[in-house]
Amino acid sequence: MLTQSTSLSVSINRPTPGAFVPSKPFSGLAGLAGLIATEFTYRKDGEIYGEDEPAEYIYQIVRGAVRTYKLLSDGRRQIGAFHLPGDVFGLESGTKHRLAAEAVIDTTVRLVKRRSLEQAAGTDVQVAHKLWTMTTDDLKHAEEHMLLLGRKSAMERVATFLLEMDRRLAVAGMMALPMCRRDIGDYLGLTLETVSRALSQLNDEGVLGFSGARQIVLRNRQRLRNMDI
Amino acid sequence: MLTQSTSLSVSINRPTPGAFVPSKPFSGLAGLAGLIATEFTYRKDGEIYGEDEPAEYIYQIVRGAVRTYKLLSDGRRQIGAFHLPGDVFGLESGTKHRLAAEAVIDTTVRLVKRRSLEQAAGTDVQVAHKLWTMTTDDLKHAEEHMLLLGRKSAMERVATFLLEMDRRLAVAGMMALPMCRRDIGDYLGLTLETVSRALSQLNDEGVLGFSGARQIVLRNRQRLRNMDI
DNA sequence: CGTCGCTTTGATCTAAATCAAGTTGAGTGG
DNA sequence: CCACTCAACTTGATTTAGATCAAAGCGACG
Repeated sequence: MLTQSTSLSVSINRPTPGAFVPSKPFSGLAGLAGLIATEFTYRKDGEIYGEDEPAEYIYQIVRGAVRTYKLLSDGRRQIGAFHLPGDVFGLESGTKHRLAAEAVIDTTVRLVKRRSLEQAAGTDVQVAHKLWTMTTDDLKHAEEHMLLLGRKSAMERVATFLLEMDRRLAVAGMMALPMCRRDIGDYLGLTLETVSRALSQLNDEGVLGFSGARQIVLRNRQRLRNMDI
Repeated sequence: MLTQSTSLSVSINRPTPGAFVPSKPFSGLAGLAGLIATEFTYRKDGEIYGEDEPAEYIYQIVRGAVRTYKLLSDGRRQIGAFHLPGDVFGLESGTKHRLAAEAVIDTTVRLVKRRSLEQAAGTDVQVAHKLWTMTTDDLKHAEEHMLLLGRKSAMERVATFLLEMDRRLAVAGMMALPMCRRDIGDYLGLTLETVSRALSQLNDEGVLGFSGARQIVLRNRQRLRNMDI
């Protein structure tokens, strides 16, 4: 189960570096720089960092899921991305986090100090290049998401979401969504009711099947792709 | 006038490298790498590159304005950004452009070969770092724009747009918008009519003044900032 | 000085939001 | 193990912001 902590990890809602057990080097940057990663577990809905907080660490998800988001002053929220096992988040070239991050479910991350990574990038062009391509990947996602938010209908947004999650977390044709309908709505620029109605309609049409609200199997990916375009 | 070409530039809608006169090094990367930039002019609405085209060059605007955008199959368009004099666009770590680019008005750019810049980044960590921070700046803009597209009202979007353009192109308190209402709508995820109505309302309320549809002076920035949040 | 593209403004429509109950089901404690 | 509880989800009714459809203005340019 995703919500279980390892025996090595401590589960409080803020890292207190020094108290943790060193772990494997950051994969993806592994071998490029001999960086020490610390493992840490956040509880469901725990804050990992806030918007405009100093960016002290860079994170990679071991298990669980994270949402990064921005808020308007009245509480309206836009989730920029969901991060899943293997994903890196919190990478900044400036000194502050531009989005806040929270654990969607109990989540274990590896963290490395931003300064040590930047230092490695300052002497090793391979590390520098890797940082750049990771940022480019995030930018690509954001550009596609702007198209979704600015120009797609509710059904098209949900279809895009399902295909994205299917690609990223389906095992044996089935996906277990870690996030609630409100999270999905705040990611897609919709209300939770609109998300629910779209999913129900897709279920009625046989495009997908449910086994529990968050266990979804896609039965007709091509139909979804046609909606997606 | 922005629509005038320099005597050194050729004004056709595609660069045919080899026929051009070398120019100054790319500013922002100036001195970091001795890269040769070529100057080129595109006519209003000229295509600079298409989506998914090979990314052969990186561009910096000398004068004019550029829109970068994505299209859906039925022609719906989302403009990701407007690029103004001094701005760099078309920077990719992959081999393809992820958005298309067009000149909003007659536009002169300096271009450098992507490969030579990548080569410079491969030996010079300062160049590599500059590429990274330029990409991070784009990502920051995209993240803020996702919040706008997903969660702001029409009036809030227009207020944000006006403050952005005021910051980027106001001279002596006055801004000369290079783009039409449709472009603004496709940037803000609205129709051109909704943009027009919002601007008229702000004019009626005395928040801004027009001298021609695209010559705008902001009379109450604070009111706009309060809408913006 | 006529034309054509851009902009404004008005009337109407509609997709999605909002408001409002129910329903379900996972987790908790008896 | 079962019943209870509460958050999450679904579904229905109604409202509304913005889209769409339509028709004038206007202004820059040939």
